[in-house]
Amino acid sequence: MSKPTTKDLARAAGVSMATVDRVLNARSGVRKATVDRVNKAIKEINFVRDMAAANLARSKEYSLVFLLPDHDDEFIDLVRESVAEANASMAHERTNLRIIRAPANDPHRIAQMLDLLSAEQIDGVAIMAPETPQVRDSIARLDAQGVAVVAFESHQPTAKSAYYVGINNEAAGRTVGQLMARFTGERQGSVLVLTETMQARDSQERRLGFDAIMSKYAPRLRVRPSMETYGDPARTAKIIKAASENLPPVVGVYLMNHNIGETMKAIKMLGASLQTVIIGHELTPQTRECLLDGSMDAVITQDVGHLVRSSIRLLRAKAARMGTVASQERIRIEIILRENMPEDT
Amino acid sequence: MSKPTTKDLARAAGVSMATVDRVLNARSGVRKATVDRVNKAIKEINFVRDMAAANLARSKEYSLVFLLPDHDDEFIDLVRESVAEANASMAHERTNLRIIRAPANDPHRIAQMLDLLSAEQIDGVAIMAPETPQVRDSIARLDAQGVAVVAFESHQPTAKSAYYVGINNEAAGRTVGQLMARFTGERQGSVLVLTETMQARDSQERRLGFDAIMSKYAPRLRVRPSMETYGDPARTAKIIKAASENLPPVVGVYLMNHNIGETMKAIKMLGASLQTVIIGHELTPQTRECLLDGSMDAVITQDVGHLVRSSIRLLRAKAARMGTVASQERIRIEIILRENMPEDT
DNA sequence: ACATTATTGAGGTGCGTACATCATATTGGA
DNA sequence: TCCAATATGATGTACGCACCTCAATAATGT
Repeated sequence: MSKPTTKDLARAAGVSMATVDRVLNARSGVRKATVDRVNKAIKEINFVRDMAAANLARSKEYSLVFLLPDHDDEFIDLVRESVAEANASMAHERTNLRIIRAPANDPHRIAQMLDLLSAEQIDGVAIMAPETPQVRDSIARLDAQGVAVVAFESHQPTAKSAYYVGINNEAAGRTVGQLMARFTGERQGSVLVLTETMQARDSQERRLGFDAIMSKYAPRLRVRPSMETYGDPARTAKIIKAASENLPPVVGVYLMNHNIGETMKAIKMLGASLQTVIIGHELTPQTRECLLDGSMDAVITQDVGHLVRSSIRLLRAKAARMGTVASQERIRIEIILRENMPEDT
Repeated sequence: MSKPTTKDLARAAGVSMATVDRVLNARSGVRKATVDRVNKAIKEINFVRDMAAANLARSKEYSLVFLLPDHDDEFIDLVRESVAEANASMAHERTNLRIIRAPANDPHRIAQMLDLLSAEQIDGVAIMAPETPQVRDSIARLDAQGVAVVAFESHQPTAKSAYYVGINNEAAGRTVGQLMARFTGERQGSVLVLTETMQARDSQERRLGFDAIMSKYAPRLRVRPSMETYGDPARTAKIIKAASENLPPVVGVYLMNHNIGETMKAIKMLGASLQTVIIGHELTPQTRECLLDGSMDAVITQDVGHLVRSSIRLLRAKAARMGTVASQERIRIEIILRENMPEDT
C-alpha cells in the first residue's frame, strides 16, 4: 500500500486523529503513555508527515532574510544574484526571501537591524557579519523567539544556535598551500600574501592553513607576512611594487582579498614573469577572466548558489521542524583551473 | 494582498474556476480568445500556481527509475547510496525512486527492461547505459509515452529527448592533464594511462582532453598509449610491471579505471618513487584512502549526490511540466587533493 | 464516592488545486 | 432561424493535513 496518512497512523496507534494531531504538532493535553504509543506507531508503519500538505493546511509562508554587509564586492554580488534566483524558484515552495544590508563594521547597527526583524513575522535569518557580543546577543534573542538562524560565511562560534554554512577556511588555506607548493615546481624565492585585512577571522584561518602546508611541503619558499590592502588601490599598487623590488624574486602570490582587479593590474604592470604562480579566492567575473587569460593559475572557491540554497534549506527545515540531508549541505572547497571552469554565471 | 489563488485568477479573468482549471491544465474545450484572456490575467495579477497544492490535489506520486549497470564498482555503489538517501528525503515530495540493473554490454536486455517500464506507471527514467540503437529506440518509445528521460553519466546523443546529466569528460581529461603537467614540475619521463577499456566513450573523451593539454603544456613528457586492464587484476599487474621496466622512467600515471585497488597495489609493489604523480577519477573509499596516505596526488570527481539529485529534479520537473533552475543543475568537475577532501561519505 | 481535572474522541472547516458531472450559454452552419 | 456542436459555468468531492470546538471519558485528589 502507499504512503500512510494521519488516518492510518490514528488507526495503527489506536487513537483518534485529534490525538495524532496533538502529538504531531507537540500540542499539550496528551498523556505521555499515549504520546509514546503514537510515536511507536509512527515508526512501525513508517509514517512520514506530508509537509507540503501540512504547510498548505497551515497556509503558512516562510519568510527568510539574508543579512549581508552593505559594501559591494563581487562575492556579495554573487550572493545577491543567487538569492534572487532562489527566491524565484522557491515561490513554489511557499518561501520568500529578502535581503537586508548593514555596515559590516558597525555591530550596534547590525544588532539593531536583527532586533527589528523580531518585530516582523520572520522565520529565519542567514547572517553574514563578524562575530561581536552585540550580534551574538541578538542571535540569542532571535533564537529565543523561535527564529531559525544560520551563520552565513561567517562563524558565530559563541552563538550556539547559529549553524555555520560555509567552507572550512583553514582547509581552504591548506589547499591553496598545496597548489602553491606544487605549481611552483622546484623554484626558489618568496611568496606574497595579500588580504584586505588580517582582522577578518577567515583571513587568519586561511593564512594559518596556508603556512602549515607551505612550511611542510615548500620550505624552499619564503612566505612573506600578510600585506593588507584595506581595499585601497593606490596602497595595493605601492605594496606590490615594494615587495617586488626586494629579493628573493616573487615566485608566488596568494590573493585573499576580494576585489582583485586592482591587484592584478598592479602585478601585470610590473610584468611579473609567467612563472609567478597566482592563486586567489572566489570564482567571480574578474577571477574568471584572469584564469582564462592565464594571469591566474587557480581559484579556490565555493559554489555560492549552493551556499545560498543550503542556507535556505537549513532555515526552512529548522523553521518547519523537519530533517535535512546532511550530505546535501556539505559545502565543498572547489579548485578551479582554466580547464574545469564552469561555463556560465 | 498575498499570493493570488485560482479564485482570484478566475475573478480577474472574468471566467469561472472551471475554465481557469481548463486553461491551467491545458485541457480542451476552451475558446482561444478565452485562453488568451486567462493568460493575460495570469500575468496581470502575477499568478503563480501552487504546485504543492496542485500535487496534493492530484494526489500524484512521481515514480522515477534509475537504470544502472549490473556490475558493481565503487562508483555504482555511490550512486546506489545516493539514490537511497534521496529516496528517503524525497518521500516528503511525493516522489519515490527505484533502481533496476541491467548488464551494460547487453543492449537488447537493456532495451527490454526499458520497454517493460512502459507497462508500469513510471514518470521518469535516468539511464546509465552505453548508447546503442536498441536503447535509443527504447528511449524514443518512452518519450512518446510521456515518460521523462535523462541520460545519466552516459551520453545518448542520438536520443534527443534524453538530457545528459554528468560532467564534460573531455574537460575532465584536460583538467587531469593540467594537473599532471604542473605536478610533475620540470621532470622528464613518460606518463602511463590506464583504463578498463577504451571502448567506453567517456574514456575516449577523457584521453582526448588529456592529450591536448599534455602536448601543449608538457611536451617534455611522453604520454604512452592507453593500457586496458579489462578489470583483470593479473593483467593489470603485468601491464604495470612491463611499463615500468622500460625507459624513460614513469613520472606520472593517469588512472581512468574505476576499481583502482589492484592497480595501486601493483604500483606500490614496484616501489614507485614518491615523485610519481598519480591522478585518478571519482572520490570513493579507495581513492580517498590513497589521497590520505599520499599514494595518489589528486582525484578528479563529481558530486555523485548532486548528480543523482539533479537527475531527480530534472525528471520531476519534466514530468510535472515545471521549470528548473539551470545553475543548480550544472555538474562541476571537482578537483580533490588531500587538503580539500570532504570529510564524510 | 464525589468533584475536579486531565485526556481523548468526534466532527467540522479551510488551505489551493484537480477533476468529474451536469446545466446553461454561445456559436456556426444549413 | 433553428439545431447541433462547442464553450463555459456551477457545483461537489477529494487530497493530507492543521486547527478549532464541544462533548465524553478516564484519571486524580480528597
